[in-house]
Amino acid sequence: MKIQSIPDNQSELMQRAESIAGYSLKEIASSIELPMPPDLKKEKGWVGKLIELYLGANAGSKAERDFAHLGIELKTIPVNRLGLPLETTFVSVAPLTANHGITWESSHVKYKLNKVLWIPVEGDRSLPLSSRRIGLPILWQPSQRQELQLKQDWQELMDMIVLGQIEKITARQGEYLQIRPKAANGKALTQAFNEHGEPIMTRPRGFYLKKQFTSQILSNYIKDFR
DNA sequence: CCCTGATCATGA
DNA sequence: TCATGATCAGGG
Repeated sequence: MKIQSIPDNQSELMQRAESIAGYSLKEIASSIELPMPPDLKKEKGWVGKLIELYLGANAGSKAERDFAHLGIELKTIPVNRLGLPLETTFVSVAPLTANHGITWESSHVKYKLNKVLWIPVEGDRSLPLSSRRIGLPILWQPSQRQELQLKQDWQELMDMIVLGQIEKITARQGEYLQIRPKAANGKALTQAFNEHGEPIMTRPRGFYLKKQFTSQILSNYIKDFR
């Protein structure tokens, strides 16, 4: 595949993102010669990789954001015909140990969500992957109200982890931010602590944004364009 | 295993 | 029908 250059600044990134709105995944994949799978069953992160490659995200940087020099995190989000999210959005791995002194302000969740470039992509499973189209990009920063909502959920969930109640956490908790398993399979285990402070092995977890939250983000911006 | 990118698919 | 819990691929 072809390698894209890294955008120098925010407006260059936005111009590049806006330039692919309306195009199909096949058209974009062809332009950079990225092989396209028949569907996403075996390559669930393919759309994210495609957009990442096309926009020139810093490949290989791990704990960093996609556009570290711009302080921007890239997220593709599958949407239905109304432009509303079809899936929750993974944010970051949930830390199950070494949480002494961790606050919302110093959390990975706040860091990652400080500034996000959302790329909506048609995701209805009845649409062939090749014909799904890319939507208008949304550069988002949490409002004070949104950040407070996230902070409250984060605090509630982190309190449970610190108290050794990881096994009691359910995806139903949290209004906008939830914790769910995040692993290669059910056999993957990582260390945590139980309520007696004893080490246990448990499924790795991740923080996800619930659809109700990302739906607000997407629809708020749709209004702005009208 | 940990983390990146996420969506799949089954039970309620 | 739909969200939760499970899972897929790849690099380090």
